[in-house]
Amino acid sequence: MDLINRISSEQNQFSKSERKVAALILHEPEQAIHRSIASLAALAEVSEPTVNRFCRRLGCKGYPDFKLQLAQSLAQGTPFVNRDIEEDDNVDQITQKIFDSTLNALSIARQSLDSRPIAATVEALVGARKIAFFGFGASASVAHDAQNKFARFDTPSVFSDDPLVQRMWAINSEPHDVLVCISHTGRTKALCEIAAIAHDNKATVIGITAPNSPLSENCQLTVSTNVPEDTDQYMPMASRIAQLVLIDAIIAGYTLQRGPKFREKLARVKEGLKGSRYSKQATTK
Amino acid sequence: MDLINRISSEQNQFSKSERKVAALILHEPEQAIHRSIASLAALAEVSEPTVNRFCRRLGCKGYPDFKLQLAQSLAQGTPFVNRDIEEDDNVDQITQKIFDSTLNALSIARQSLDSRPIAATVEALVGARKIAFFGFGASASVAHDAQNKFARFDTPSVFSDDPLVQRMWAINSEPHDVLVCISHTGRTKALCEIAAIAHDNKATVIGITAPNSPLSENCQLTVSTNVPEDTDQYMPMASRIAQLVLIDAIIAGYTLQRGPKFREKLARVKEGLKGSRYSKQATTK
DNA sequence: CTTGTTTTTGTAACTTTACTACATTTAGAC
DNA sequence: GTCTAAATGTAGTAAAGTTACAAAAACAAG
Repeated sequence: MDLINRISSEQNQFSKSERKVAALILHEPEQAIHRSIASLAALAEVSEPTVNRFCRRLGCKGYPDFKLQLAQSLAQGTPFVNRDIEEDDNVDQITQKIFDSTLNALSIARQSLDSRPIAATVEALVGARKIAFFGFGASASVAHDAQNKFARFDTPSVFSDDPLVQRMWAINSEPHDVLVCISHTGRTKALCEIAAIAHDNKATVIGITAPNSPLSENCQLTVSTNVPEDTDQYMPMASRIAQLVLIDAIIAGYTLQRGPKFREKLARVKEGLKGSRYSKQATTK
Repeated sequence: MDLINRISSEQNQFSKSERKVAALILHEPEQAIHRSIASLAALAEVSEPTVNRFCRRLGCKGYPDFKLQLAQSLAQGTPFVNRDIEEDDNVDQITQKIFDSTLNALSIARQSLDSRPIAATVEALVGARKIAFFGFGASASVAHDAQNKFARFDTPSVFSDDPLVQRMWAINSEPHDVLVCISHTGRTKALCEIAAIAHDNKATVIGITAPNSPLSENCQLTVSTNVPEDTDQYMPMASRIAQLVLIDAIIAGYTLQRGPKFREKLARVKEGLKGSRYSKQATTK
């Protein structure tokens, strides 16, 4: 991964002073490469060794090496740079930055994907008798989306963000039932409980969540998206986008695995949806 | 023209010693950027000021600046490719292709965004008394997600994918109420009806949908994502991702517009959510 | 082929820049 | 509150780059 994106993605690993340096560099990277360590330190209101340590933490040999790598990372004509939103940004800038950081996060997620659990998930879903997608908060809409896709298929599927409904489903689950639990952190208590119940019933519990999290402990399979820390400090953004794309990939795999006859069915479903829409010609004004 | 090409093309303008330096750099440019001026001079069997003069002749401020420019001239990017999924692709290939095509679609969407309706949407939302997010099918989960974000805010908001609930809300809507209608095609009959009702009641109807569609006719504001044809022929994929990111941008704009005090509130909401999660064990800060 | 002039190159002092060792402060754990 | 560990800063040192100037080389004219 290139340096400038690493700076923004590893921001949480930095100390307070180092974060000041990171913010400054992300704000005006073109300017930073022409500064000396002393002037950069002064501007960031930290000491010179702090800047030096910051460079080392990023794997550079020292400050000059850091500048070199930063310059390369800038020259790369990076299609998208991951920079923080500033207080005085206008709407256009904000929009571009949000798109950029999402693109960046997705690109990183793509590179760090492990296809084995994805393949195993596809297998499990193809063999499933019924499928449930559960999640809370932002992950609820991800689960909602996943179920919406599976509604096109012939395997019964449900979505719920209601703990009681989820619990009932988990209690009634059996082997060959699949439960897909979605949670970015993997630490949502309620969801862990549900997963544990389904697991006890020998259902296949799949977690789209963080590895080594309490939730993943209760999952037979864990699929993770290695997304850098979200841009926005208040709510999940890029992480859930990565989850959605991951689910798209799983669905694409599922569709292919089911074979050509299955895809014929899908075409019929699509055709059937037309009745709910205005046709193209009639309404064009 | 970039530096390294200039060095080779202007060789005849250099003096004898300078040519030695040029030859060395053209031979192994990657190595040169990691050398000090002294070591480079020794290697080229010239003096240090000669190297310095050489840099100046190329329009650089000095040797460090020269290294920086050389580094940039060496760097190059790697774009992602948009390829269709083949019948015999394995899961890994499918996953990569889905991610690639989503990245591609997002990147195109970013470039073709018009910030004016986005800014107007932010304005409308900031001034809203209550907000509704409606959509059907795949767009329902997008609406769901949007409402989930707004649940953190102090303006009352609802999500629904139930036509009756939507109709009731629309009938009761008033000026300063905002209705956000989400539909990729903009041709979903049920949603158009709802939009028309709310529009008649002088509510602000915002469409996240296709321009010049039946739905956009009933909207005061239309925000569009110009997404290329979806990869998958059976269900929306990239289009709804673009919608979600667009909504993220709107929310980021909204959050900023509301000012610092508002963001303090958000921090408190986030803090309050911790109770629903298992705490992190002592790993890294 | 000299001698004066210009250009090129190198030497050495100087300035700036970056790094290291250590002291101080701050934050966290008990 | 006290102890411990981490983070940050201070000051000194080493290294790198630049400048001024002198020596050498190249060139031209007598």
